[in-house]
Amino acid sequence: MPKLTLIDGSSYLYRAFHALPPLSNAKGEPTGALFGVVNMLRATLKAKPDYVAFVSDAPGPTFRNVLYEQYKANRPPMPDDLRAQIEPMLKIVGALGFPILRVSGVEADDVIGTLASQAHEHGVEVLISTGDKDLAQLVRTGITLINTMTNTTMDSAGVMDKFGVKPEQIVDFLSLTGDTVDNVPGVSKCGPKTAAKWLAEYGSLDGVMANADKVGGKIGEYLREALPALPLSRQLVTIKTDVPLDFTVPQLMLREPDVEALRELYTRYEFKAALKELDGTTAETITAPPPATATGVGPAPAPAAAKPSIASGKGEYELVTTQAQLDAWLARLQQAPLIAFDTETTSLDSMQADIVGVSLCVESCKACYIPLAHDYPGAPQQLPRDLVLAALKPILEDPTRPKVGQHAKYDMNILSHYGIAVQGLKHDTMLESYVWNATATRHDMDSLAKRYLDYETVKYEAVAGKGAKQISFSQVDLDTACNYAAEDADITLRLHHALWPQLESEPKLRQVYEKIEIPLVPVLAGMEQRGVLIDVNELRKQSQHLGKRMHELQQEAWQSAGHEFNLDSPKQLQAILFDELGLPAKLKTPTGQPSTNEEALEAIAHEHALPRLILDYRGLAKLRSTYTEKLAEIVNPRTGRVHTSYHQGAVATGRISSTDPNLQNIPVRTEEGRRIRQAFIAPEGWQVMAADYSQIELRIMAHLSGDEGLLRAFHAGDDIHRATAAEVFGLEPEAVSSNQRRAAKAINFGLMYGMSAFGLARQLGIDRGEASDYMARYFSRYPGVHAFMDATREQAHRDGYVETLFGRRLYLENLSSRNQALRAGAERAAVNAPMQGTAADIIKRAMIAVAAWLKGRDDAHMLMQVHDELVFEVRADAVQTVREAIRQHMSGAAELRVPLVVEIGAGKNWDEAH
DNA sequence: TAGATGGACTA
DNA sequence: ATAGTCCATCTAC
Repeated sequence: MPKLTLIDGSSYLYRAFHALPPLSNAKGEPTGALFGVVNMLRATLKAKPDYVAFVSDAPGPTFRNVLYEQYKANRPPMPDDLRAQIEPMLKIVGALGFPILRVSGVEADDVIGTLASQAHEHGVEVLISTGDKDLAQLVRTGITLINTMTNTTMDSAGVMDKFGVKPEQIVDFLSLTGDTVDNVPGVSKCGPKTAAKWLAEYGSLDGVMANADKVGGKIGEYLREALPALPLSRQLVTIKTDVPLDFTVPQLMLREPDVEALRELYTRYEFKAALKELDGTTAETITAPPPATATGVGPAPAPAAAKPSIASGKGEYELVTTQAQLDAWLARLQQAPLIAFDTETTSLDSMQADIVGVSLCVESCKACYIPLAHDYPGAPQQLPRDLVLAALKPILEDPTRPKVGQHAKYDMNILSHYGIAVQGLKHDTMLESYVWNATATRHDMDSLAKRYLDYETVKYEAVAGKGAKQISFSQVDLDTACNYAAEDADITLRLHHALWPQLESEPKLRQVYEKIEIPLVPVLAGMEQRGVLIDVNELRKQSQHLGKRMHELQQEAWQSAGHEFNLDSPKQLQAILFDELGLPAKLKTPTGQPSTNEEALEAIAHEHALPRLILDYRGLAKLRSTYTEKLAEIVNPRTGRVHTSYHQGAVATGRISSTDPNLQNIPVRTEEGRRIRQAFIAPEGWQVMAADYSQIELRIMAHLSGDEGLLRAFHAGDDIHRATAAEVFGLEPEAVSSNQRRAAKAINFGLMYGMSAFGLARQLGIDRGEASDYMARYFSRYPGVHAFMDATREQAHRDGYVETLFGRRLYLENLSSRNQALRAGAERAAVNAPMQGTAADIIKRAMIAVAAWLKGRDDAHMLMQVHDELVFEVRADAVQTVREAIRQHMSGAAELRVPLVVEIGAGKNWDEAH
């Protein structure tokens, strides 16, 4: 089937202008937008369309301005720097051989709509290249949108995904939401979710308008206010498909490029990569100015004026593209006492990323970049990927060759996809910084370079753009890539030289770093790569069930409120509860609004039916949006499992966190929540095993405080909350009521959070005096705990930090703030930090020990860590053996004055394992 | 389209 | 009341 590509020139020019840094050439002429458009056109050519046209807005008013003089009246005038690029852009487009279409009286969109519909009728497949989502209304079978800057396409299903409505409903959708930038009136406060919801319910804009009086709430009023203007909005957003044109699709053929004109233009605007491509594709040798910079060995070339953000003179970076260069670097690596390495890839998600290049550094300021898979049009020849990786493999896998990385877990995951199991990771600068001071800075390379080297790194955004416009690193030209990537390896080594001498001189910190954090890196990498098996069908069933329940609750809530409203909007809810229904607002949000959170709704649940309905609805909505819907989407197609990312440098107390997905907040408290855990399963013939530390933080408090009463209770193996209640209320343990045990449990938790009488009172629903009384009784029975807390606060004030049992240092901010609330908060954090931090140290040590025991076994794998719990999958025949080994290694992870009790369960899913 | 807000889940 | 992550909505750029 023949193909027509229609390029929305105005959209690209505008987007490139905003997305790219304000580049300019040596003469000072702006080139940023041009650069973006040229790259996009080169990518378009690569796809070899049969027909193609570059459609651009013509100057002057259009029929929409006649319809509505306010149309686009809000738009600021085109910036001069952008206006100056239009003429050169048209010259380049013409020289490349694209037919240029500009039709006055209509917008580029209308010309595109008309041509797309003509081509469609004649059986021509249409690709519309644009960054403008309004064009989604043209999509149907055979008409697809493509965004060359993000390399994404959108067909009917894509439109449905993105907007929640069908392509033929997009016009209605846009009419409802309106567009403030273009001055298209819509329904006030109606966003994409609301518009999609209405259209799902009433089918079309006409349907919505006909049913306007059924829509309740403030938003219903807004809809009725907007009614008169909606037909106009629809006219404004509808793209014409019947513009009279004096040309037809078959005329839209690509012409031969005017190479001479292109060479002149590319030279003038300093488009190196494009220029190289030009010279590569023409046989003629014409005396042309040499490329702006040479590639290869030697000092980094002076930055081209078109890339002002590339720093120069700070390091010597070599682009390795020949075997001889590679051999020279391999020889250097053989000699090196420490090798800094880094990978460049196509994605931040290490499970989905492909390698694009490797950078190496063995001496400060001297680094190289070995590109392996840059595939932009005209990319120079690179060394074969497999050859380079095979050459590096023996070095990277040699445990006797020390290596340093920055966030090396990521690079280790990448390399493992190519059969390289990195060994000998001696240092990681992210972890050096984290152990040195977890809160002084973020631990990404840019922040570290700035803080510890006073060095401004090249930012990723500067080479690849940002947001929706970001390109893959494989699209970055080699010289730019080399400057960026080799710098990463260079700065890694320099950071290590700056941080290590400090860390080395602090024995306790050095121990935490060398015995805990560094050995944990390969353990976490292994867990991420293994992933966990998910029962997608089970989740799908639950999603449907939850959806049904939510719909029912929504109907009841609307009934109860007297009209329809968005149950997800705290704002609308607040208006209904406190203004319309006149219920008392018992709590305020930090901004002074009446709160509608769980506690506030619970407090008025006896006065009206609505609060309870909302609470139930929210519980289900959270489960559905965050878990049952999300987990199924995030299953890796290659492995069929879910792979989280663990972050070793994210939490101030030493814990690790988990994202994409966060597996550390899977529900457990409610029945519906536990059903989600039932979808975490083991393969046929395997079981899920979960091992929990019992009361680990309270045990740590007993150990750190040495309080005799607490130690005694743990040694006796008592129910600790009951024992606490017995002490506080002066009873025998058997005489403690469930309410008293509950109060004692709240006190125990409160202790770990740096309890205040205020907080305890809130938690227990008692007044502050009574709470103070409980606390006084607690501290008189457990004087060691009291002394420990005072000592901790004192140390925090004296040193500015507190320590864990293993010597991890936890700095506190705001301890001497003049703001009383901040200072009190910092003191609570100071009390909590040693306990939370020591627990984190202990489970990290346990993970290292368990992983060492599991190494080489094929009957059990560690999958997840949830702060005080480890989750495994274990082959059925090994359950007993593995259970005992895990118990032993977890219990033995620290020598405390109380036993470290571990509870272990196994079952066919995570829920059963508890 | 990014960031703030409010809410909800975990240990 | 300690430590996190993620979602939908709404606002401001």
